[in-house]
Amino acid sequence: MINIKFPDGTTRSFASGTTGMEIARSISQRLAKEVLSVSVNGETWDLTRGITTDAEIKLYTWDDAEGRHAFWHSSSHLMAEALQALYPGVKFGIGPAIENGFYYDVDPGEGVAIQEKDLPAIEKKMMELARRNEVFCREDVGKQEALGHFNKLNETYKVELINDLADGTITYYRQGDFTDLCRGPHLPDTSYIKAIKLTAVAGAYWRGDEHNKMLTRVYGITFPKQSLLDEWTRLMEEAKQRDHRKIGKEMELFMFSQAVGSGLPMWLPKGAMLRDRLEAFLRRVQKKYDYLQVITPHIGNVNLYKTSGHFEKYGKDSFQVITTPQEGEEFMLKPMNCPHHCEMFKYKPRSYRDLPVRFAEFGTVYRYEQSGELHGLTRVRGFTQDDAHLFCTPDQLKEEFKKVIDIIFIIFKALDFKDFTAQVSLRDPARREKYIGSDENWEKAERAIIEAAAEKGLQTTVELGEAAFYGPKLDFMVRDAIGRKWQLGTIQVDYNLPERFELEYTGADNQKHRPVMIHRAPFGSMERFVAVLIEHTAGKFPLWLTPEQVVVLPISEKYNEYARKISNLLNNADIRTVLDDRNEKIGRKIRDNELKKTPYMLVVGEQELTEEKVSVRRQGEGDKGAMNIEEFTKMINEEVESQLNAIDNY
RNA sequence: GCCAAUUUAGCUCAGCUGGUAGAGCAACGCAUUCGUAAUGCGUAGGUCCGGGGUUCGAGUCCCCGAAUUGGCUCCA
Repeated sequence: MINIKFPDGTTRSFASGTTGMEIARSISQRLAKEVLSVSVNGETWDLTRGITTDAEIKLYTWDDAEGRHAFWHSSSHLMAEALQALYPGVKFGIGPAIENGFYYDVDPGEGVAIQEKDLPAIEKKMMELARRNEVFCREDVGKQEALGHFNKLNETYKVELINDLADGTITYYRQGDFTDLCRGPHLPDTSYIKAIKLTAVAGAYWRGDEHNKMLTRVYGITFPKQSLLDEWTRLMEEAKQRDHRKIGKEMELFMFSQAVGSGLPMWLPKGAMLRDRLEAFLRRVQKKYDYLQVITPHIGNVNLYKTSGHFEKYGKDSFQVITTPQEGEEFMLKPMNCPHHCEMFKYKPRSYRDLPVRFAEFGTVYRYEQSGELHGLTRVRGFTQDDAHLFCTPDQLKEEFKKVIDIIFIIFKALDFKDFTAQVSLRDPARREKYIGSDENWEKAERAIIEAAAEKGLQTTVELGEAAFYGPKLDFMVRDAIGRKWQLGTIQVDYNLPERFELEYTGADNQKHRPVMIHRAPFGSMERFVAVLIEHTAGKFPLWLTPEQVVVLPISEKYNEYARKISNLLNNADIRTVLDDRNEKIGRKIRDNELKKTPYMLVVGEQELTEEKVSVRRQGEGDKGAMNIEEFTKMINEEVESQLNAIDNY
C-alpha cells in the first residue's frame, strides 16, 4: 500500500501501482471525467502511470495550466500523426505545448510545402484520428535503441535530439501509428480532443538558430468542447477590434507612408495631441522628482559612438554614417541618447553635492530594425524615448533606482496597467563576449537591481541573456491585445559608460570619483506605449489624455461659422454634425449619441449669439448650463487638473 | 534578414478556369424631416503595389522588386 497526500492535507492509502485516473475516480466520476494530468511529488505525470511510492499529488483539469499543457502537448502529437499520414516522408523537429495551444516544427521534405490552405485538411484528419480513441502509451527506451529506431525512420532531427540526451532518461510516447521522442505527460487517449483549430503556418529555424535549416511550424489550438473553441474564436475576434493599427487608423492617430519609409510613423493631429498629453503628464511627474529637462540633436559625430561602444556593437546594423562635404567628418543618426547626456554631464566639474544629476529628454532615436521585425507602432525605426539618465554616487544608486520604480508605478497606476510583469534581465553567462565591462561592475549592477526590486516588494522573473550590452536591466513587460509581450518601462544600471566617457565628480574627500549611471524610460517609447495603451483601453482614454475632449454641434447651418471659431479656440475640436432645428426630438437624440463618444459637447445656437455662449453637456452628467468659451475652458482644465491630482496623490 | 500569406475606389472587401473593373460604407448633389446600426434617389471616385515578360489580349499566368500581415531570428 502507498499513502497519497492531497492538496487539502488529507491522506489516503491506495494499492501500489494505482494511477492518477484511478485516484480521481475514487473521488468522483465527475472529476474522473475532467482530470487531464496529475502532479506526483511536484512532477507532472500521465494519469495512466502507476504510482508506486508514497506521494503528494494534485489532479489537474482544464482550469490548470498543467492540465491544458498535457492536453495541447497531446494535440501536438495528434497533429504529427495526421501530418505523417498526409505527408509521407515528413520529418519531425519538436512539437511542444505553448501558452495558448501548441505547434510542431516539421520538415515536409524537398519540394513539399504545407500552406495555410492545407490546414483544414489536416484538421479533418486530426479529428478523424482523435475519434479512434487512440491510447497514448509511455515507454522507457535505451539510447541505442532510440537512435536505431529513429535512424531507421531517417528522422534526422530526432536523432540529433537523442544524441544530446543521457542514456536511461529517454521515453517514447506512442499513439496509433505515431511514435515520438517525448518526456510527456500526455492525456490517456485522443478522445479527449473534441475541437481543433490550426491557426497558422510559419517558418522557424531548427533549434532557433538562424544558421540552421528553416522548418515549417504549424500552430494550432484544441479544446475538450466545441463551445470552448467558439468562445476562444470570439475572444480572438474581439482582440482584433482592439488592435492599435485598426484603432489608430479609425481615430486618425498616426500613419505610415511608403514614400517616407517603412517603420517611420507619423503622428496625425489627434495622435500628436494624445502624445503631447502623455508627455506633459510625465514631465509633471518628473518635475516632482527633480529631473532636469534637456534637448540634444538628432545626430552625433561617429566618434561619440565609438567612445560609447555602440559603433563597434551595432554600427554595421545601423543607419549608415552620414558624410559631409568636409573630408573625414562622419555623423550618425543617434540610436540612443546616453552619449549626448554623458557629454552634458562633463560640461562642468561636478561635486558630490550636485549629485544625483537627472537629465530627461523626449529623445527621438533611429535604429535600423530588420525589415521583418517592423510591427505597427510597437517596433519601428524612428521613435521617441521618454529617456532620462541619472548620474549618482554608488551610495545613492539603490535609492535612486527605487525612486524610478515609483515613477513607473505612478504611470502604470494612472493608466490602469495591472497586468504587467517585472523582469530582471541579466547577462547570458555562456556568451560573456556580447557584453562590455568588467565582471565586477556587472555583479555590482545586478545586485543593485535585484535588491532594489526586492525592497520595493516587486515580484520579478529573471531572464538570462536579456541584458543590454552595457548593463543589466529591470524591464516592465505588458501584453498587447492578442497576448504578445512587449517591453515598456525599463531601468538599467550602468557602470560602463561612465568609465568609457571618463565621467567624474569630486567627493567629500576631495578625490575624483566615478559616478554610476541609471538609464530609464518609464514608457519605453512613446510609440510602443501608445500602441499598448490603445489596445488596453480600446481607444477609450481618460479625459486628461483623450484627443477628442470636445465636440462642437451647431444647431443649424447659420451657426456654422461660429462653431468653427469655437473649434479653433479649442485646439481644433471636432465639429461633428450640422443639425437643423426643424425637429427637436431628433436633435436630442443626436446629442445623446454624440455624448457617448466624446466627454464634452458644446451646442452652438441654443443661446442667443449676442451673448457668445454655448450650452455645455458633460458625458454622464448632462447639462452644465450656458457659458462662454473662457468659462468652459476653465471648467475643462479644472477637471483635467483634478484627474491628474488624483494620480499624483496615489 | 529568413519562411509564408496578402496588396483592387478614402475604408472594408468581391472579381470562377486570362477578354478590357464591381458592392457596401464614407464623400458630393437632390429629395425627405420618417429614421442616429445611422431615409430615398442620384453623382463622382480606380496607372487593379511598382517594373519586366508570356499572349491577339493580363487585375487574373511567369520573373524581379517594394510594402503590409503571421511567425522565426534580432531588438542599444
